[in-house]
Amino acid sequence: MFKPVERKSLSDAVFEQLRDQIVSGEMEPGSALPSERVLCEMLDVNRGAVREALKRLDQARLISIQHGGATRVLDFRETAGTDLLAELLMRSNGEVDFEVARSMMELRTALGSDIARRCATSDPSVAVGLRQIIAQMRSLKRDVEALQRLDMAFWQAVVLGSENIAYQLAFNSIRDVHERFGAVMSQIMNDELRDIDAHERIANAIEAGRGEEAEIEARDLLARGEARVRAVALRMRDNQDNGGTHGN
Amino acid sequence: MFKPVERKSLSDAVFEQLRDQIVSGEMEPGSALPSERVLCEMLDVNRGAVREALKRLDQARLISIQHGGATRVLDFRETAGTDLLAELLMRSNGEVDFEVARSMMELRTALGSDIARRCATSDPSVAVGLRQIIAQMRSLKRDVEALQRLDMAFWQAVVLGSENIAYQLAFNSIRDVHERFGAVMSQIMNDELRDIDAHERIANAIEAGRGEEAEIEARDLLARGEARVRAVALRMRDNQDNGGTHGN
DNA sequence: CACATCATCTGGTATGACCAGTTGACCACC
DNA sequence: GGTGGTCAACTGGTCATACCAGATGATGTG
Repeated sequence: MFKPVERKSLSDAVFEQLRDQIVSGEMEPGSALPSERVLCEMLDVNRGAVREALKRLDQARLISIQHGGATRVLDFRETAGTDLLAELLMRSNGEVDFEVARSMMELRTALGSDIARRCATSDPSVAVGLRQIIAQMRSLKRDVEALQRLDMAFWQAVVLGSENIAYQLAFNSIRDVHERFGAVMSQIMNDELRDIDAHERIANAIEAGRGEEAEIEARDLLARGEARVRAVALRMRDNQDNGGTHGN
Repeated sequence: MFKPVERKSLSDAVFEQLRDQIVSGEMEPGSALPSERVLCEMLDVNRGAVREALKRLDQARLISIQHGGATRVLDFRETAGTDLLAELLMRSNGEVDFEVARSMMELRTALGSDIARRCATSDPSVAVGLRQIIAQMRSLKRDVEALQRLDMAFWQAVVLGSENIAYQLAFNSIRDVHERFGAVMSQIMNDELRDIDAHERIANAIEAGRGEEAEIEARDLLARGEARVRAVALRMRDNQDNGGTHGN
């Protein structure tokens, strides 16, 4: 219905502007940024705002700051972390980059299937929580948005059961993308979200402690969204001018 | 031999101090931080330094800043990205947290095996580069540090061949850990680094475009470091007082 | 040519002021 | 009792102006 109005600070705006220029390739890796004093004149903001933004870019490993020397652009492909995924997914012109989307879905499949396997062997007791989520999914099978939330809750529970903080952190980045691009993702993951039986098969395998079965079932489920994105990516490449709604 | 002296700015120090307090649990999720003005008095630095640090914590999703309201601690397990892995690996007392290490090695196995598989099907031509690296490994098989560098180069090439930016970003975080904890990691990955034949089998499978074979070989290789860390973790748990060097 | 020196770039720190959003107490008013 | 206005006192956000500290390259000197 209503959603909060977007509000961002100056340093956020500076950060985003510079970040977009870097990931879009406008600023080449190795090149030097203007000095802080020049930057705040160009952007018409105070130096503090510029410094906050630069410090954040430094932490995201998009630039390298050197006291006394120049501030240089890094090659984000070689240095940045998964936090950048959500930013890369949407090009500066507002279009989704389906090559990035495909990458993310492939990562999701590889992670998700192994997470399910380890969950089955580490903590099968999470299955009781999974069953509650599945029951809610059945009662809300018409509401795609609700299904998406429940699907996320399902996987979050499985991740917890895998007892692996690294998986949890990687999952956070993927979930972040899902939340920011909820509308697009729910379209793409339609088949996946509606197949509640598949979710149940995963829960069964986990409950029984059958790791390999959980992995196979999870991979099978996750591969659908992956295939879908790959198909969309191909469709986008072939006929980019054929826009509009597709009955689906 | 010599390594650059550590130099960090005030905002870096503030950032690290607050970050450590958050990930160690000293500051509970949901609790409010002192206001900026109080904080800079407590830390005896100017407000700019505090703000730079807080902005970075906000970006790392360890805290949530609200204009006019309070700045609150988030649950990093639910929000942070893989960038935090390296920080979590070492506890504030300087000891390695082997539960985190185990998590990372499990992630490494899952990612690495799928990366090898996709590399074989996406771009088998990287095999020529892999062979050069393998040749160097053979000529430097006595130098563990060099082997570790070459092993990293090997995997970097495979990641590039997988043509997947998400894998690349996740790999960056893992590589970051390896670089920061080089000495420890080279001990742990001893078996893995010395098995140059296994590296060659992966390269062969990639060159032939045999994805499944590449995946199996990669998983087999990576599982060793994983098993090793798991063993160390158990050893640490069982007899924590039995320190010293182990002939190995 | 080797090397110390120094002006002048760069980023880092400090201060004090003011702007802007949030919160809660208080007070009409209906 | 509930509604909405007002205001003081927080909170974070922005700004301008100093000055400190490291890096760099030109310059002078042996």
